[in-house]
Amino acid sequence: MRHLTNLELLLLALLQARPASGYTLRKAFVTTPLGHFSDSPGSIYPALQRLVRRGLIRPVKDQPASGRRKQLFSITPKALAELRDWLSQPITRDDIQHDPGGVMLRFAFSAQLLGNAAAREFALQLEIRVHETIVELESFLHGPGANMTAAARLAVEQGLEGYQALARWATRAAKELKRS
Amino acid sequence: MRHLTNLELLLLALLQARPASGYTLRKAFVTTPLGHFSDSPGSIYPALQRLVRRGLIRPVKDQPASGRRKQLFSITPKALAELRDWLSQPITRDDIQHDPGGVMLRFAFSAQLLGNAAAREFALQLEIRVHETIVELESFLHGPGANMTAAARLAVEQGLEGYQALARWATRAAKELKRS
DNA sequence: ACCGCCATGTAAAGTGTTACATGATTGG
DNA sequence: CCAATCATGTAACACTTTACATGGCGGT
Repeated sequence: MRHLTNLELLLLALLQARPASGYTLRKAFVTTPLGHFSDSPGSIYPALQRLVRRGLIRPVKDQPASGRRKQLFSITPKALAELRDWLSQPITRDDIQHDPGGVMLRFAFSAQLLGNAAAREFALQLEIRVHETIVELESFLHGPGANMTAAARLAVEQGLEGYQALARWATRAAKELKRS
Repeated sequence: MRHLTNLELLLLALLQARPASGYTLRKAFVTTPLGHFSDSPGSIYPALQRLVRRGLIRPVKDQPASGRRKQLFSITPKALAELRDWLSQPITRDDIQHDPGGVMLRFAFSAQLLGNAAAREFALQLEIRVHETIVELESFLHGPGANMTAAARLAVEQGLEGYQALARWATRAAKELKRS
């Protein structure tokens, strides 16, 4: 069983909330700023077909009484297990550096699927890993990256400050999720 | 003429500084945190071949007296023009949201190719566009996104704070580049 | 009657990832 | 001399992007 794309996981997470059609899902991508996925039909419809083939979603019999045809999909128990597994994976520094969008995606849906306590745990773990990443970057700046051009150093510092903002956010998120 | 990938543009920019071999370029990806590109041979060697085919780089006759074989590449005048064009493109909100890595890549190399004044201009323009992006996100949070779940709202706010950090960085970068 | 939006799909092309394959050279 | 690293490549595969294609429904 091949691994699932961020797009496929996002589709599953959205369908877990409520069954929806390809078109509805597409619209959600355009109107919400969550993760930047393509709203083109060429990405979503094939993705939905893949999910059907893998037995993770199922077309719902629509009431064709009248109105436009609209193929709704709902997730299967297998998909629910897959989602829980995805959300339970530990965060790695590699995730943070190579796929920050996927990390935030996981956070956004962990409350929905695993509860606020789990989301809070996620934020706390994220904070730890981000701090590790910051240390790594700082030691690069003081070590091998000490004699870069001014512009290159500034570019690296931008990354560093982005991580620092992320760390601050994670502490705040954990705090806010505690109060509920 | 098809558009160039971030990877291809990065290769050109690195080769502009000094001719190098595929292996050397690969190592640079591993040891520097600039943009996260794959260090796998399967991405770099085909990319170099594409650049050769398009007449943007040229293999350099190596001195095969002894030592390991090492195919160095140098860029052509055509590539230099392509690089300057790339760096001179205006920054769009779309760039910032969909390809922030590409934006920082452009910043990092604009000083090298166009001078510090151009890099400073770039930072100033970036600041403006980021502020626009922030306004856009904030109006989403107060408008259609007002009744999201706590976790979803936090996720969006993370994006917002990332942009705010980027804006602060841009002002600082512009200031630092002024002093030179 | 017609334009535009809703709604779903297909086809082609290109890129990146993973894995595999090969040989030379340096160091212990 | 044996292992690790240097150094370059190829092949299969899957995904995303872009463009094209189709048809029903709603409003004017």
